[in-house]
Amino acid sequence: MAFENKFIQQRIEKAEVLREAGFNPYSNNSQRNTTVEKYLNVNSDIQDKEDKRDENRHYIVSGRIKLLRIMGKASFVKIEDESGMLQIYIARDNLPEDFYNTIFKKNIEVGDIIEVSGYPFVTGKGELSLHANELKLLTKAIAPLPEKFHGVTDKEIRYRKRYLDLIMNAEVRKTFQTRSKVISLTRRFFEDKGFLEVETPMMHPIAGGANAKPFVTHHNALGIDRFLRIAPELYLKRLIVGGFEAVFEINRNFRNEGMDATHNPEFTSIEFYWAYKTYKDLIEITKEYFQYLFEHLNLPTILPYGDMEVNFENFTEVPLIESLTTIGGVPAEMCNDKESIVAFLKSKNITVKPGMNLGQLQGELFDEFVEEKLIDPTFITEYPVEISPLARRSDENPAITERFELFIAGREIANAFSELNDPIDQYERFKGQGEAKEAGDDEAHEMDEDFIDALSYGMAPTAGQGIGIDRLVMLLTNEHSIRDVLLFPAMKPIHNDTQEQE
RNA sequence: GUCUUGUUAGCUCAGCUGGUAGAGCACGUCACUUUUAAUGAUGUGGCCGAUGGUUCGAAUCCAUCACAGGACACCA
Repeated sequence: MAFENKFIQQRIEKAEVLREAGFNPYSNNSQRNTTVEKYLNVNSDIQDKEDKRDENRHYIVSGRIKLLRIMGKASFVKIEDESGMLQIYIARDNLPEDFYNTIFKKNIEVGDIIEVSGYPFVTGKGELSLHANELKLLTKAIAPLPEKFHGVTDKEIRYRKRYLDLIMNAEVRKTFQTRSKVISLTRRFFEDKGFLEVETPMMHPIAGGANAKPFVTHHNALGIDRFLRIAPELYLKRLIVGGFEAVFEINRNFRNEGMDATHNPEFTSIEFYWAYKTYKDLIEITKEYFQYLFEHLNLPTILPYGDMEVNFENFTEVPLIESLTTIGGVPAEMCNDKESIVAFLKSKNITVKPGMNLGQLQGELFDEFVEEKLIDPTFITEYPVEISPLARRSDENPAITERFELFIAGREIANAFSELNDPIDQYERFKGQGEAKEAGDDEAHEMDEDFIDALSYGMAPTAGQGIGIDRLVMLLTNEHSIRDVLLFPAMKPIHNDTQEQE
């Protein structure tokens, strides 16, 4: 089925004609000596010259043909490389005899990758171009490109054939360049602060560090199942036990859950752990981190996101319980009583699972009435202990933890806390999670005895934080689907040939 | 997982209350030596997502399935 399409057939024939004429349709002896961007910069002075040209300069540029305008004995070709688009002027009489008519006009077309040498000049309409005196095909594209004006807009094609999306949509390339910069800047920021970048296992015997369903895989030699990690947290903390005082890991996590605009089965996060610090220090470093990103990405501090405007100079801190009333509009007297909350939620037509404890209900209120209203960056602090199984209790109030989540544009961006380092308390909380699991909560934490063992040797007081990189990039690039910031988002197979094994 | 909207030429899209499938771009042929989505002429191109059903007749109506988008639920 591969090459049956008639357009592809036609182009294969052209490649054959070229081969027979002595032109390799997949030549690899590129002589390129400049990029489009450099060419346009270096030769911008041509605009000011009297005859608008300099035949003494000589450049070789390469790129994919995006537009082709043949006008009899002369043609204009727009080629594109990673750095930009350049117009090439090709006249019959400047090329070898017959090359223009029999090779160029008949067998080279939009989508092909060519190399052109010539000199800079400015056209009558004022566009700095390249006057070709040699043209060589580097790569024949046998598949035709999508339509030149509308390009490819079908999201399914764009995600499944990202290469085509990248060829056709320059702004998509830009989004991924920004993503790359964000990751690189993040790495540099933490390195400069003295953090050590580490790699911890992707395959875990116990999927811990978060509440989520894992993917399961199998180790043949050992004959045991492994879980793709849902979070690196418990391993990073083992490193703090071991004596590293500041570590971070930027890497993938895998969660076997639903997919939508903000969830992909594999996603990237940074987690960092900092000994002898508390969540208060994390608030400060987070603000600094954002400032650093904005500065190096040259972003305005008031950033549009959809129809919102996010002011990145306006970071605030609000305790969770307080936010329920001041931001969510929940009557204050309701917030600390289970029955009242259940009644309140019911009155708003929100169904609550039976048996939820006070902390879970408060979390429910927050999700329902507060989260989407947090546009400017807001640190929500003082989370109930019941929904924070790995966070340290507040010394003043053991019902709450030294934790915050950072919300921006109505979405959670970071989760952070002073780490629980009391092995007995951690053990009890794992046990509590185990009971929740028995009761049907299949995302509750597993007991990790090795981790308890590690804590038993003593982990210095530590603060740790996770930031979702994908969502951060979405925020910074004004994209509204996680698929638009992932080069190859997860998609179902088109053909039903991956039959599930029962 | 639920609801909802899509799926027609390589791409972007029309196609009314059922009557043998349309445009633009691309492609072929011709003309054209400074164009800008070049232009003019002309031609090729389709199992109308898949399978069933209703009907004399289905791209169109109905059902099921597949894939996608959006919303909701859960989570990051």
